[in-house]
Amino acid sequence: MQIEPANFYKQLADETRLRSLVLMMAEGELCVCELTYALGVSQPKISRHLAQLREARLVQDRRAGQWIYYRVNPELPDWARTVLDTTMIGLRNGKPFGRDRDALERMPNRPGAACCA
Amino acid sequence: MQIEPANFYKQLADETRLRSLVLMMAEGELCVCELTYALGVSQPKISRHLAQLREARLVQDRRAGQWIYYRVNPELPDWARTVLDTTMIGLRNGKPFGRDRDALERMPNRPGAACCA
DNA sequence: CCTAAATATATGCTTTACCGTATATATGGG
DNA sequence: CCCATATATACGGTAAAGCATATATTTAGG
Repeated sequence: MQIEPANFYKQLADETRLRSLVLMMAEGELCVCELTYALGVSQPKISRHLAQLREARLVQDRRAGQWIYYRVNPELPDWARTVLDTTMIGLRNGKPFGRDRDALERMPNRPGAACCA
Repeated sequence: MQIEPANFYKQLADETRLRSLVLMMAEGELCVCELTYALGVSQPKISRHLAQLREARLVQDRRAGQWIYYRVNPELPDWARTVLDTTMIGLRNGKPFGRDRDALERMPNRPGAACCA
């Protein structure tokens, strides 16, 4: 796939996007409202950052009813996927990332993916 | 070491800094004039980017006579070093990076490190 | 149709990043 | 001391990133 390395890293250079990517790497697909809840940021803010990640081809989205699920693009070049793996594994229990995962677990009325597989 | 992940990635998000880091990962220590020559950019531009990398603790510098050598910080956290390794290996033969290495090889009057170990 | 929920986009603003050019600082050698 | 080389910093300008708030779009359900 055609990915400019510097642009790839620019996507990881924002805290909101990085937290979203780490959470998606750890959890698989997540919808916008799950990300909004887990990170505790406003809906338009998440939405803009996800759109940016999509334009940069770091994530793909899929509509399911009222929800839109985002996931890390499975067709990333090897080096990029390894970078994301390494980042997720190295940081998932650290400062903001672990807390994000905990918040997600405690989300009330969490849609589809979690309950009715 | 204390490194903010998003800030770490911000350093990789600029093409000049990324090329410099990849070249340092591949070659070890490099002085400012080598980087200037290899990348074909102006001296103040390289110098400012190296200062930024130093402030972010991604690189260390060492004075040797008139030259100042920069190298990737050997005390980076594991995840960060792995990311740099992966990046170097995955990209070193690609578009701008391979050419940078070639240019460095052909540099005339290349100082110290290369000749009189 | 009409409403509510989920998501996306537009607008206006503030801050930050990057650049080119010019100048300063440090070092080594006569 | 003086000069040349290597490197760093200062300055002024332009462009881009990020945000909050408001509004539009899509979908599900009655």
